[in-house]
Amino acid sequence: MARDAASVCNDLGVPHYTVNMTEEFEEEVIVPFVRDYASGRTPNPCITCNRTMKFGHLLRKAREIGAEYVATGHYVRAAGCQDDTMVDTFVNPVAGSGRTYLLRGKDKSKDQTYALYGLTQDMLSHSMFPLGNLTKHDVREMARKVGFSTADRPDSQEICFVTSSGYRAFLANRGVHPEPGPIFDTSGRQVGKHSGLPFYTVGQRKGLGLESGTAMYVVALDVTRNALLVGTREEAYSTGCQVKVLNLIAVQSMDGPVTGTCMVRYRGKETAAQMRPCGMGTALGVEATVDFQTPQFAVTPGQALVFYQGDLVYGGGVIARSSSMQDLLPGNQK
RNA sequence: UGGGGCGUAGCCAAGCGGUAAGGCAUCAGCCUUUGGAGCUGACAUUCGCAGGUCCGAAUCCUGCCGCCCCAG
Repeated sequence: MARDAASVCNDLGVPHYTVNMTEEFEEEVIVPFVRDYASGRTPNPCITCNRTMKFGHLLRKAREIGAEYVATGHYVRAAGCQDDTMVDTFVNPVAGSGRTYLLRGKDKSKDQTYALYGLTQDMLSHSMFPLGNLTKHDVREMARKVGFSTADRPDSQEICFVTSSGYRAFLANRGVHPEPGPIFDTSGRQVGKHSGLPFYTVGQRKGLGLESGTAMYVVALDVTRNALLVGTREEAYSTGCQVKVLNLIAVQSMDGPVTGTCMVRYRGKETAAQMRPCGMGTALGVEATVDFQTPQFAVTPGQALVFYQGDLVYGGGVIARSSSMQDLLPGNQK
């Protein structure tokens, strides 16, 4: 990776710096990642990394060397408002005089706004997304033409800091040694045993090893009983959820219910929804409640809910609990 | 031990004389800047065991073993 970057910078005649942020990464990405899993949630470390590393520490470093913006290869667009029209801040950086918006990238299949919903106004107004108006295909084409060594580097990767042995092994190495416990179906019958709650996630199907005539999915993790709750695919759908640590991008504050669409997971399909703010003093620090127009599969605590209005990212937050869990986890989630 | 039923892959299960459906689970690949999901492919030389009938049986007959149900 670092090699590739250096090589491309060299081709471009751009100075290349290396800064060591392993300490920060450990504290701000990995530690919370492990803590979340250990508490029965399913975190998305990429979202944390974007907010703390790429647009946090990296932007800070950039400013130290006199750079005003950070440019990344995310497939998203940022825009400022001039008069009444939005102006792409990459095309016209000075446009960000008022609020800076985050919009889906042109390549909808590659859109990464979900992973950037946590950025602040300061971060967004000092970011450039040159790939926002291109498709992945275009980008590779351009890279090939210019002769970048990275032109054909494969897309995929899993959690960057987790090896091929998988996140479960990673957690174990990090001292997560949970107690095995029972697996219950939605009628309360014990149907099996689990090897430790952190090793499962809502919506999971594989690895349960249940002897059932039909496919079973994890419906919820019951931390207080150290039990895994499973059900049929239908039983894993939710009509809504509660969201905390809300980060609003399109507006300063949410005064009432808003309508739009939302996504409940990275690369998920969006669904029409309504989001309304919760008053003060809500349990769990819940800040908003979202109702889906059509039930969503495997709405998972710890994952992000990102709310959209058209291509615009309205804001997002962390899923605290889904509606279907209300019945299954009688008031226990602390 | 009088009557009835059933034993097909780890689990569920079709087939009832013509040469082993399907589903779950499992494994592999694809997909993918999170976890999952999804998609594709693989997966019983063999039908509780032993004989017999037949050109041919998981399917018919006999015996044995193991379960279940109803009566005593």
